[in-house]
Amino acid sequence: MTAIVDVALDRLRKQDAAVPESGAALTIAEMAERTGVSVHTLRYYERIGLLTVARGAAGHRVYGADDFARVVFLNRLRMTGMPIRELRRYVALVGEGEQTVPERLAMLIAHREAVRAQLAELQFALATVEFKIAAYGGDCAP
Amino acid sequence: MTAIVDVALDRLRKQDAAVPESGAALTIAEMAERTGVSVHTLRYYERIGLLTVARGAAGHRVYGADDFARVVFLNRLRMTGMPIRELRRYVALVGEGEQTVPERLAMLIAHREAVRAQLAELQFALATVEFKIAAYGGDCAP
DNA sequence: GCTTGCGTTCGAGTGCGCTCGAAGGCCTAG
DNA sequence: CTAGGCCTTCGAGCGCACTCGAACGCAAGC
Repeated sequence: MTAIVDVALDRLRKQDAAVPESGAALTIAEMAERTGVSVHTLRYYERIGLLTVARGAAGHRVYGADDFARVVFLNRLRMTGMPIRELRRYVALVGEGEQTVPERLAMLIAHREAVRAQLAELQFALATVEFKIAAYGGDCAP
Repeated sequence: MTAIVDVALDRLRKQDAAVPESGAALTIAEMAERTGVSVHTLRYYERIGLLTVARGAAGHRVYGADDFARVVFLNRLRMTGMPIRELRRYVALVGEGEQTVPERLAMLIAHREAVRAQLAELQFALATVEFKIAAYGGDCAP
């Protein structure tokens, strides 16, 4: 449990520290390293249409700063529980051009509400855990 | 997304309103109704050892107030992302008696930290979503 | 020239947490 | 007496999001 969260936090730290200068070209391994998203998952995301990545010399993927930004954004949405299905829809809308901005906005606003509700729920359940801890007499929080 | 959360919130409202008086006996259907946990899932939880339910006349499950409390508690832990595996461990400890209280406490405290981290992460990602909404110019929050 | 190491594709496998279907038992109402 | 409805068990199936294995390609270094 803690390990999972630590992985997520590590990822955030990495992403902050690893924004590539625009114009930079990254290999898949470098992207994995900088975004904290595995090589396997990067390829998977591409397969299902979340990413469209340019190819270089030997057919190898070449990621740009924009790809980095997208992966990080997708990752944030995933962190908040947006299902892959919706990510695909969002990306499809981006692909359709500026006229889909209102719909994208609507998606994000709906999602924001969902995340807020999720936060409320989590805080509520946390209270139950804290109550139980208190009931066991262990209120030795750091 | 929103639907999922609404389901969860409905469940919480239900659980609050549906605490049985102690001594009450509930059928599986009533438990499902009151806890918001499906009949299928209640049986599943029993199968994997999270619950031990008494049987009545025709071999039917008979749930008491304590079972209700446990289901609600398990449900809260699930809401915070505790995996089934750990629920089983916790329940096993409960079954072993009072001397396992320290270990249970340790589990809960570790879990509390995980939930707090999860909250922080969620808030962080929410900020990203809000930033994006602002970038799209849609700051028409309710 | 041959190993090392990175990359490629494709399809299949994994783990989780349910969710469901089939086949049948018991009880009550019409 | 029979139909409906709720219950039982068991094993299988599902949706999600990865995750991995197999088989192969290219390019640099010893």
